[in-house]
Amino acid sequence: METSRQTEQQQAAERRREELLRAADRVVLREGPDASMNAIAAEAGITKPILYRHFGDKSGLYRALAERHTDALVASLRDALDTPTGRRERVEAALDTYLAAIEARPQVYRFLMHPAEDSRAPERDFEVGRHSAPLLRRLGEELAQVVDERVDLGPGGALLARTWGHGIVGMMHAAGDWWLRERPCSRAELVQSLADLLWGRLAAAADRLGGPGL
Amino acid sequence: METSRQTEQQQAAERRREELLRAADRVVLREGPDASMNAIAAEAGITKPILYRHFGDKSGLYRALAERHTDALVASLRDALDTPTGRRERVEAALDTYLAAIEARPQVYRFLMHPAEDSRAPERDFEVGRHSAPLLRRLGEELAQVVDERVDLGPGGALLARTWGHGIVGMMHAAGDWWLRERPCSRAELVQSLADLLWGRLAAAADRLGGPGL
DNA sequence: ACTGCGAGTTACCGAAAGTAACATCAGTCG
DNA sequence: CGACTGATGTTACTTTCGGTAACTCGCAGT
Repeated sequence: METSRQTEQQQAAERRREELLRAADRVVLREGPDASMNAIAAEAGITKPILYRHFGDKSGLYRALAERHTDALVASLRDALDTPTGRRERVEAALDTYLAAIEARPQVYRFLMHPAEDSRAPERDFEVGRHSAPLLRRLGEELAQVVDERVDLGPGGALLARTWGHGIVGMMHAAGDWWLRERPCSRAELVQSLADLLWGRLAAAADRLGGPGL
Repeated sequence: METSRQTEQQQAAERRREELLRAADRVVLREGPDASMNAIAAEAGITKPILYRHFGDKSGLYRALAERHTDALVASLRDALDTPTGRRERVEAALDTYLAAIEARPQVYRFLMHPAEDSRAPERDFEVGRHSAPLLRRLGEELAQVVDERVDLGPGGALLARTWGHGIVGMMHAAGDWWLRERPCSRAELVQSLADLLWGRLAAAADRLGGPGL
């Protein structure tokens, strides 16, 4: 019975891989995204070449690691966007979900934002533009899809939805990053402020007296 | 006359520093943000230790380099925001200025977004949060200041302005990054889409038929 | 001529990614 | 039983790069 043995081995490799990822997770949580391959291997109780056999190179490992966390975050964001309430409430719920996640585990969040993909891709025409974190791209695309599914934006709506998806995610990211560093207000207040921005309060506000407004 | 000699030498050092920065600029433009110190030194016609004498370490050099470009970008953004027209026109002008800049010199832009500041700060409590590019922080603060100066946001307006400053810059950044990678539309169209987002068009849009809207 | 100082060099260290070559132990087939 | 295969693991190496120590050289000022 060779096929069953083959699958057995594949399953074993899969489990091993999971275990290695969990070890890597621990190290990244403890030492930050600049953890060395040696450190990760040591945490897993093995040595470097095995990591390389499983993940190819450091980007491979990090990609696999990021995928797990990203999937989890995307899932909770989808939940937030799926609650049957008004649009504003859902946007607020999504913002709050994201912010709660980065607040709860800032190291993971920082790791996910790391480009960290020097990716062996020498054919790239000087890799213009490809530098934003995979997490941001993924979230942007996900949000774009949700917007396009549920909001009627007329002709050209699909493109508009994608633009907004990436834009809103970027807004959330940058504001969240700033908020996490300076903690200038509560999470709820930040959520309100950002939702207000998306709801056009900047456009509606009055100019300051004494000069032309922004 | 010892003081004059001292200033002469300081001026000479300053010029040297400028020249080194220009060389570094060329290398970064040619090889991307991962250029080695050796390469930069070679381009400047000298060797590594001199770079270290002038800039301390790699982060120091990169910080100095980033400052130049950031200053330039901030200046043109301020110009765009200072044209005496309506608020929407100014926002569009600022967006277009930023996008034109990253379109014209994507390598520089990519370099500026690089965290690249391992900064000798071991006292940090695990450097939570401090990971966004200095350029983004700076732009966020600048925009916050402009908004707070010119728009009347009522009580708590200063905090709101800062939140929005960082949020809008993040939106611009993420959308610009995506646009640069995929080029899904013209620059003008992107500007319009983003301005529409800021003007509350998401909030105003109708739900899609057949289900609850976002 | 002597001294001190700043610019510059060579030659090195240490850390980290990635790899080659070897060792070991399982089960498979003659 | 004994050789073959393949996965798992190791040690020890190479390369690259940031950073530094120690030395040299030229030049102003006394």
